[in-house]
Amino acid sequence: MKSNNFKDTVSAVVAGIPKGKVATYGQVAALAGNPGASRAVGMIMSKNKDTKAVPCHRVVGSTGALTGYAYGNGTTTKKQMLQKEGVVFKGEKVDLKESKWEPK
DNA sequence: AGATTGACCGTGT
DNA sequence: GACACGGCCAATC
Repeated sequence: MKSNNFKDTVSAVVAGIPKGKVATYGQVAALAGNPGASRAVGMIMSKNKDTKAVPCHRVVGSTGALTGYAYGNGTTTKKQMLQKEGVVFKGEKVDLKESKWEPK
C-alpha cells in the first residue's frame, strides 16, 4: 500500500519522526519523494487536521527555527511541546546538532 | 481552469 | 551573522 497523495506520504513521514527529535521541512519533503517541495509540506501541515496522528510540531525550519503552528499559541506552544519531548533548544531555535532527526 | 497563497530553502550582499 | 531576492511544489480560492 503506497500513498498516492503527496499529503498522505508526508503525513506518514512526519508520523515516523521519533520522539525527542525534529526534522526540517526539506528533510520531510525529500523523504516524501519530492526534494524541494518544502513549501508544499508546510502548507499540508497548516491544513493538517490530524495532529495526534501527525506530530507537525516536530517539523521545524532548516535552521532549527520554529515556524508557524496552527494550534495553541503558535510557535510558543510548539516549543513547549518539543522541549517537553526532550528536544534541546537553543534560545528560540532547536539545537539541530543535538536534536535533528537522522533518517536511516 | 487559472491565479494566488503559504508553517520553505538556497544564495547573494 | 542578518537582510533581501528568487525559485520550487502543492493546496486553496
